[in-house]
Amino acid sequence: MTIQTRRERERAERERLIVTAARQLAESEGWDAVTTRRLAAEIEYSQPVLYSHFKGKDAIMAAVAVQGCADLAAELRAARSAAGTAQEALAAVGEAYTAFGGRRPALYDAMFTHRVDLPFATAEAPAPLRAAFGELAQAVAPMARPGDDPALLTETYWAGLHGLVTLMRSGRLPAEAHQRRLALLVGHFAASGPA
Amino acid sequence: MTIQTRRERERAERERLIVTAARQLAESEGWDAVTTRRLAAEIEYSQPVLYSHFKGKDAIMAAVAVQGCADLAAELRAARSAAGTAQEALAAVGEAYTAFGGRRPALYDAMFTHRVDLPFATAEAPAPLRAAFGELAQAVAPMARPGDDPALLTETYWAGLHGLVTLMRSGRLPAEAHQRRLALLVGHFAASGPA
DNA sequence: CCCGGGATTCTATCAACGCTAGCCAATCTG
DNA sequence: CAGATTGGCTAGCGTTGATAGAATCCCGGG
Repeated sequence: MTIQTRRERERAERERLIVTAARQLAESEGWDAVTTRRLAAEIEYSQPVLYSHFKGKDAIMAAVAVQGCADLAAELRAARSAAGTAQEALAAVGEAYTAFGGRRPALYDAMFTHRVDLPFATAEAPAPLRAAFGELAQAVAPMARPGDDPALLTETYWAGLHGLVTLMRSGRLPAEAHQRRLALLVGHFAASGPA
Repeated sequence: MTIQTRRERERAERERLIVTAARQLAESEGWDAVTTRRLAAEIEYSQPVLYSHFKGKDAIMAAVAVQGCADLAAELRAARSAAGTAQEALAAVGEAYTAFGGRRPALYDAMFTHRVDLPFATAEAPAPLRAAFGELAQAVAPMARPGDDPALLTETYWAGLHGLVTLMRSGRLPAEAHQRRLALLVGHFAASGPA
């Protein structure tokens, strides 16, 4: 069996190589630069090898997206655990999320903009996706008012963050007022207790 | 001058024909079906005529987007003026906005998702864009708390709506809970006065 | 009435894209 | 050492957005 396992190991390693190369290329030059030919050249193989690992270019993007979700989850977790109060945690998570979107636009697009056939809101969603959402949820849950579904509230807050990121990135919202918009969003989602 | 004006009139008419054909094709079969060849066949001209009117495919999409903004502005206005209280107006505008995004996905993408070089947040933005934003602003402004910049608050609310539309449309959020998420968003942006 | 000149439209083509078919060689099996 | 099989590569298909240059039309002057 050792020979077969070696083959499988090499194959898995090459698959990681593909995803990593796609990710780096996308982050440095944008997804338009990630063509199958360019990617093949990058990994020093020919084009068709890509198709022995992935069904197509979209599947490669999906793999990159899953990796990106793991990164995002880690950053959200770091931001949340460094915060003190629940209100600060909500703000910190929002700040970390939008910063991630601004700092790694290509990764963000693969995760949340590009059409991709990953199961998202179901239990079969890849673990990193659920982890990232879970981080958001943990920050949002304390803000739920009686009768609010915490998951739905999280999704709604997420939508607000996502809207800020995408509208700003595509030039629909001026970037310089981002912090104030984020503060408004956080302010409206923070527990409404204090007058 | 009559002959030249006739030429210009015919030319302008053909330009409208291009935009209308692109819009109809996109709405019925999606933007992927809008290729320059297909579009040329639709207007019964050859491919290169398109490039004598627009710089490229993106410019055609931008023209469609401007048309779409006019439609959206009209729908938002209707929803707003049919509402009674300011809270109801905010909810009605949110409902109309997300319904527009769900009902005309191709149009919505051209307006707010696709990368396009239209000036958005500046004074030079095309009138329909400013009109659509103005409708939102009129619904949001009454909710501004002392010290809030109404324009920024509008942008933030817009981001929330945009996030809901895009995340749902791309499968990131389950569609069946849309109304409840929208209600949460509206609830958090409505004037926080009543306990 | 007819023909030259200028604008305009079409035919043909380009480079690049995602993806696939089929050959060829290196490797494992008996 | 011969035969079978796996796996990668060369080559190519069909489309895409965009362009260059030929051809055509149409108006105005002789």
